[in-house]
Order: sequence, then C-alpha cells, then structure tokens
Amino acid sequence: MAESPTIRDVARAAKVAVGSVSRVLNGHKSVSDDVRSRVFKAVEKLKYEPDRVAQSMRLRVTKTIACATRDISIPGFGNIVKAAEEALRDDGYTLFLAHTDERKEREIELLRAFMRRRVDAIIMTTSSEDDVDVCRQIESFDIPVVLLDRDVPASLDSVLIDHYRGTRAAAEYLISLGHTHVALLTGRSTLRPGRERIRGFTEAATQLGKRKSNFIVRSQSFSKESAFSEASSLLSSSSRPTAIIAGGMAMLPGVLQAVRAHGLRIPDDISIIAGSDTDLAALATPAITAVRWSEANEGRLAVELLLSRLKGERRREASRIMLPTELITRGSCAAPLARRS
Amino acid sequence: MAESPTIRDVARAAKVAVGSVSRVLNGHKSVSDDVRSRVFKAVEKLKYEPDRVAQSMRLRVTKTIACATRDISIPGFGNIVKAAEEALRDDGYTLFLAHTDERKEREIELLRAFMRRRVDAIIMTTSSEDDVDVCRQIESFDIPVVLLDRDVPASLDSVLIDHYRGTRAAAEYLISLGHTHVALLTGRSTLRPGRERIRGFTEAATQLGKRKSNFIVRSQSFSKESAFSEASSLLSSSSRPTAIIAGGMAMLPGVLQAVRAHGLRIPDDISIIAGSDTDLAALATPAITAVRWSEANEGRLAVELLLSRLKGERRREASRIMLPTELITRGSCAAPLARRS
DNA sequence: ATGAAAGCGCTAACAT
DNA sequence: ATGTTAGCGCTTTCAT
Repeated sequence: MAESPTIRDVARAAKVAVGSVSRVLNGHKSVSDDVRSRVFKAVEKLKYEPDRVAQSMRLRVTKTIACATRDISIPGFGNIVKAAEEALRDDGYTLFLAHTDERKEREIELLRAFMRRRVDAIIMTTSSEDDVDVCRQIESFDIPVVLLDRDVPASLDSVLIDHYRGTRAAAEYLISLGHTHVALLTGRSTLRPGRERIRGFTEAATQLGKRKSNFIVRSQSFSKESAFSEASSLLSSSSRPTAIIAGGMAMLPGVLQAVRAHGLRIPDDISIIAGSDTDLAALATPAITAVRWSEANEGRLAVELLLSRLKGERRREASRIMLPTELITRGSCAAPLARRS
Repeated sequence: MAESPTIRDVARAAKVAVGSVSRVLNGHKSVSDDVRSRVFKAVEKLKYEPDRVAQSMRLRVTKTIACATRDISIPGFGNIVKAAEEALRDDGYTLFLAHTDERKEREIELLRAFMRRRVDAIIMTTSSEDDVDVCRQIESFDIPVVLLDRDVPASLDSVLIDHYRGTRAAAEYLISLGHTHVALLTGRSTLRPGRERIRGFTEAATQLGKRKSNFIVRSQSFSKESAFSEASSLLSSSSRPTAIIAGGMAMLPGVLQAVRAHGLRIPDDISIIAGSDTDLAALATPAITAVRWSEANEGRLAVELLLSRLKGERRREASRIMLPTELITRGSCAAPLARRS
C-alpha cells in the first residue's frame, strides 16, 4: 500500500505549483481554466484527499466538536448525540465523544484532552455547576461552549429543559387524582435538572397546604441504581407514598424494578410518573405517564448555538434556550387506594 | 485571552532550546536534572499543553479512532460505544463518533472523512457485507479496521455475536413449549445478524419436520418501524403465529406496540422473545424472554483488537472473536392457547 | 494568473 | 547533554 498522495504529488502530476493546486481546491478566483482542469485531472487520477490534520495545523481550526455527557449509554443521551452529530456533519464537523461518569476529575482531564486536540467547540453536561475548578477551566477557554441543561455562574450558551413546569404539572396531576403522599426521586439539587424538578414539585405541594400534604424529596443521584435503592426504601417504609415521580433520564428502570420487587401493582398500589420519556415508559404495562421533551431538539439547538458562534457571532450575549416539557398521561396513575374504597 | 503558549515560549522561559523541552516532555534519557526542572517550571508557569494537532502532523499518528454504527440512539449501541470509549481513553485515544443510518452513500462519505482526518483505526458496522464500493474502500485502507458483527470477504478483524445459537435456543425453547407456528422478524439476510438468526431459526424448525412446522421468516430491516409493520401484518393474518422472535437490537418496541395495538395478551395470546436484552425486555409486563450477550464486552474486545494491531501486530491474521449468547427466560412465553385448552 | 517560499507547532536527526 | 534545524502537508503572502 503506497502512502497517500500529498498536494506536492498532485502539483507534480498536473505540472503546476502547489499553490495553484491549493487555489483550485479552495475555489479561488484567480485560476485559469487550463490549470483548473489539469489539477482536477491529477486529483482524480491520484485519488488525492487533502489532509485535514495539515489543514488544521495551518488554519488553526480543526472542524471538530467535542461532546461529553454523563453516560452515553443512557437512551436519552443517545438521542441528543445523534441529533447533534447529524446537525454538525453537514458543515464538515466531526464529533468527539466521551463520557464523564459524572466525575469531576474525569471531566477536567477530558476538557484538557479536548483543548490539546484544539477542538473548535464543546457541548457538555458538567457534573457540577459551582465547582471552581471546572468552571474556571471552562471560562479560560477561548472557544464556544454550550451546556446541556446546566446553569453555571459563567455566561455560557445553554439549552435548558423546563423540568420545573414538567414536574409541577406531574405533581399537580397527582394531586388532582387525590394523592397527598408523593415522593420525588431525583439527582442532587446542586444540578439544574434536580433543582428545577424539586422546585416544581415543592411548589405544587404548597397548593395542598402544609397540613394536608406529605411531599418528600429524595435527591441523591440520577442513576438507575440510586433510583432503585431510594424507591426500595420508600416502598418498605411504614407510611409509603401513594405515588412516585422518577425525576431523571435513567431512573424509571430502577423504580420499576423496586416496585416489582415489592410486588406492588401500578397504578392500584402505587402511581408512577417518569421524568423523561422512553420506550420503556411507553411500552411498560401499564404505560407510564411521563414528562416529555424533544431530545432531538436539545441536540440540534445546542449545535445551532455553537455554529452561530463559530460563524462569527462570537461576542454576542450568552443565549439560554428553554425547551418546553409536556406531561404525557398514560395508565400509570390512579387515585390512591384509600380514597377509592 | 492570550494565545496558547507553544513549545518556543516554554523554551524561552526556561532558557533552553526547543529540542530540550521536547526531550523533557517525552521522557528522553539525555537531559540533565537542571534542564528538566527548569522546563517543568516553565511548563507549569505558562500552563503549556502540547498541541496534539502539531504532534499528529509530525508523528503521523493522530491517536483518534473512528466509530460508525447504524444508529447511536439504539441503547445497545450506546453500551458498545461506552465500553469502547472507556477502553480507548487510557491509551490516550479519543473517539470520533458518527452514525451511518444504514445508508451506503453516507458510509462511504464517512469513511472518506475519517481517512482525511487520518484516524488511526476504525470500528464499524457496515451496511452491507458484499457491496463492492464499501468493501474495496475499506480494503484500500492501511489502518486497522474492526467490524462489529459483520462478515465481509476481506480479511478484517471482527467481533461476532453468536446469534445462530441464541436464536436456535430461542426457537427450540418455543418448540419445547408446544409452538409450531412461529415467526422470526429480523433484518436482511445479507447482513450477518439477520443471516445467522435465520440459520438458527430454520435449523430449529427442521427438528419438527416439515409437515408439522409453520416457521416463517420476515427479514426486512432491523428497524423498530419495520418490526412494527411486520408484526402488525403477521398478527392480523388469519393464521397468526403463536410466537414471535424479535430478532434485532431495536425491534422489541415495534413488536410490543403491534401486540398492544391488536389487544393481544402476552403470553396467553402470543409468546414473545427479544433478540437482544434491554431495560424494556427486563421490565415489561410480563418480562420478555431475551437472547443476551455482553455489549460491553463487544465494545471492549473490538478496542483490544485494534490496540493490539496499533501496538505492532499489524501483520497478523485477521481475528474473529465470537461472543456467546444466552437465552434469558422470563415470563413472555407459554404454551400456545390451542394446546392448553 | 502563477510560482516560490514562509510558517503553523512539534519531534528527531545531526552537530557540537 | 544540549542547541540547531529540517520537515510533516497545507494555505497564503509576496513576487513576478
């Protein structure tokens, strides 16, 4: 296998200078038809492909964008990444993908690696919104960064999900069915998705008045495992809630597992609402009522934000795009048993 | 924001030559302690990070690996990619991710883009095993390529899943329950996963004898949508099967949707087996019997294969690693109704 | 319109 | 042990 041909090989084959080859390939005006056609012929013959590494070197632009999320194997993130990749590729960008495991050190290490690779922009979900190390590092970057559902002190572009309204709607719906003893399982309140869900949840609770309501929040982590253990402990408690909101993208499986382990029926024994919509929510039996938003839009909008900066508007104000949520009611919620009998 | 410092800036700050800086940073022997410490001090002070693009340029190695699968939003692929990324990162590699949408033109375009980026290796699922364009292109590459569950004429490394045994076990299990009218939904037989599943399925059918069995194969595509439409047509037919095997990573949702649309009960009216294990299979009601393999191992082994080539064994024979499958029996299968009554 | 040459940041080969 | 320099493949400036 011969080495790939370089621009010199093309120049030699076309009997022109390398500069002319470059000019032809980059569509400059000042080239004669004769040279142009000879260059194209040589390119064709040699199957020449410009080396992007060399171009990056020279142009100080790599046409790569880094994407780092907590865990790419979570279906929701897959949808986001897919849409982002699709939106990027038409402009000649390629996506670097990595997962952070929600660990700060990994995140810092990852960001450094991305900077050394001279990526043009970054899409990410930081593991913290107030950690000085991470925030300072991101602020020191001179490239566009868009955060996915995060609210950091720095003024960065972000695509936010309206978990507040979504969760409030979910809680109000449960209240309307007669529930007074409801649990919200979500991640740490130091992270926007957890914080906003808690806000919507507690706000809904105030409608009932303090005396009548027993709304509890468990905000440990967004993981499936913690969803399972929190739900299990809740379900074993003497006064178990009559409804649970699984407030995270990967939490429903854990909650359903716990419900099953306790031999409880949905919605008779317990009502369930998922904080994000998935195949599992749609096809469980009964189907699970869920807070939905468009993950594809989330990815797409993040990319649009980046591209607009990359195309020149580098100095505009930080944009915060809020994506609406919608409560999809299905069969997993009913009036609490006590009330029905 | 100042420009990132270069090796020259470090050399100047440490009052040494650029060559010495490079030697220190790359751990060469011939450097005095004095120079070493001065360099490290300067690096620290300037927060210098070597430019990977320049390194790639000089060393002819980019430390990037491309990964292209049909659709990254399919949970199974997420698991594979996650494991692969984890295995790569320790060696300083970063992953380029793209999806092919199972379209040949996209695939070719993608491969070209990857080559122009001078990726060191490629992990992929080709959309075809016999297409001359794609195969010839891949063969022309001088870099390691590992195929995920594909069998192309060229001698490439591959990680294969034992769908043959998995599907045969699934079909035999259904036979043991008394089913004689079973349908396999899977993708085109020109692709290994479809082909092997069909092989296992038909081989199991022969045990029953031609007269007694009514085993039908629908091999259109692996997509959820086609699973839905094929299952729907099957379920509406006058002689509908008593069991369906959803033989693809994303097909179970489509099949369950169809079953639900027809108001059928699992396993009373119809038995279901999933061709790959997911949260949905584990947590549906009833839980769905599934053919399982370790997607994490699939990703990990693919990377091991690549790294071993990258570390020198470039000329060894192509390896074909076969990953075992296992039938996880859950509650979605029962004897067919006719037989029970 | 085209050729020649500088230079992006780095490593390695060559001097000393 | 350390400094100097060529050169990776490309784009662009400067001559002509």
